[in-house]
Amino acid sequence: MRLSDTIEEFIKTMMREDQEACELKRNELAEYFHCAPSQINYVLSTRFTPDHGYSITSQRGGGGYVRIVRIQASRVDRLTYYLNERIGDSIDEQRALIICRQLKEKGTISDREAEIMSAAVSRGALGVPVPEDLKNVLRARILKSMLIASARQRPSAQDSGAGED
Amino acid sequence: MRLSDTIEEFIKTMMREDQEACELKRNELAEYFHCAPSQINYVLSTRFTPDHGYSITSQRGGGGYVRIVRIQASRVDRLTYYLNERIGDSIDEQRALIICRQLKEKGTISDREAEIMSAAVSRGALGVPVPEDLKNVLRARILKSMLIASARQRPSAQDSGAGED
DNA sequence: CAGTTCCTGACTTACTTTGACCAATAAAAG
DNA sequence: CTTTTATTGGTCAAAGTAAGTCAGGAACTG
Repeated sequence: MRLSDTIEEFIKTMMREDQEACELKRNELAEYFHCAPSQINYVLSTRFTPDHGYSITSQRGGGGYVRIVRIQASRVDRLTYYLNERIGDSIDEQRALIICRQLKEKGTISDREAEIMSAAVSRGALGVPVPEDLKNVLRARILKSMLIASARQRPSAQDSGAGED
Repeated sequence: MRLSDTIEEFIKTMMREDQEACELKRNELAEYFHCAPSQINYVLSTRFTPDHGYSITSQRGGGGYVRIVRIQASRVDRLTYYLNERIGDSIDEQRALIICRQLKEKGTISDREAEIMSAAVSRGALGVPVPEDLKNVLRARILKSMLIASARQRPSAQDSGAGED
């Protein structure tokens, strides 16, 4: 297993104990995992971004820290946010896939639905001779279209109902 | 016996042990068989396609892997039929929507999944300035990609541990 | 020997890990 | 109170790791 994944797991375990936020010392954590401190930043910037539903604040100097806060939002807010802010008129494959994964983790869509949506916007599906820019426009349209469709359909595969609107 | 056949056998033996999926390191396997890494891709792309009842996912970079997932035998024939006979390289909106509806009626996919798939191949989603022919090629690719993804997942017997966060 | 299938290598893309240098803050010194 | 100095964390680019693609030559089949 990759170090980054291990660290991600570790942090998520910390979050689980303290439901909405957790604080860590970058250098301590790096030492604990025998890695460069910047590795922690890598993990944070690839797995704990706002796109992933987290917000980071930090403080340097003596007694510094990194605080990770989980962002909570109602279903409606989330949909609006996804549609307008995160997807917009164009989106690349990577971002689109992150959105699918995140919706799954939130329980908004099921595992299967996440796989289906990911498949629809994947490189594989759009591997057709059109310029990359246009592909990204297509991705945005397809993804938004699917999200709206799924929102219209209400109850997904038993969806936990955790912290909803 | 050709090398490809040997590698195919080897992978199938791995699959036999772990019934539904197996993971391998492309480079390791290539070294084990004293061949070019791309040979592994050749084997995968000629013998582990959806038509053969398999679906592949992979990850590059450090700690990368190739995962081979077996598609349930009971679904392979139907999937092959849909992929090759019903969809092919190009399909218009109407036919695509009919397929989604039929899959739903047969219980192969859920109502929500049908709506999502329909949305992905609808006129609305693909309303972008490209010739109609190309749109139909795109529809075919997207729809097939989604079908393969849905076949890969464990039976609709709802999604296990979506409990996450 | 024509057509297909097999195999390879050069090139490309994607993801991870590290290290050198930078910036902010608090504590200590002047 | 101002100036160091020590203590953190941040950034970014380069190196490392691993898989994908594709064109073309080799080997096999009929």
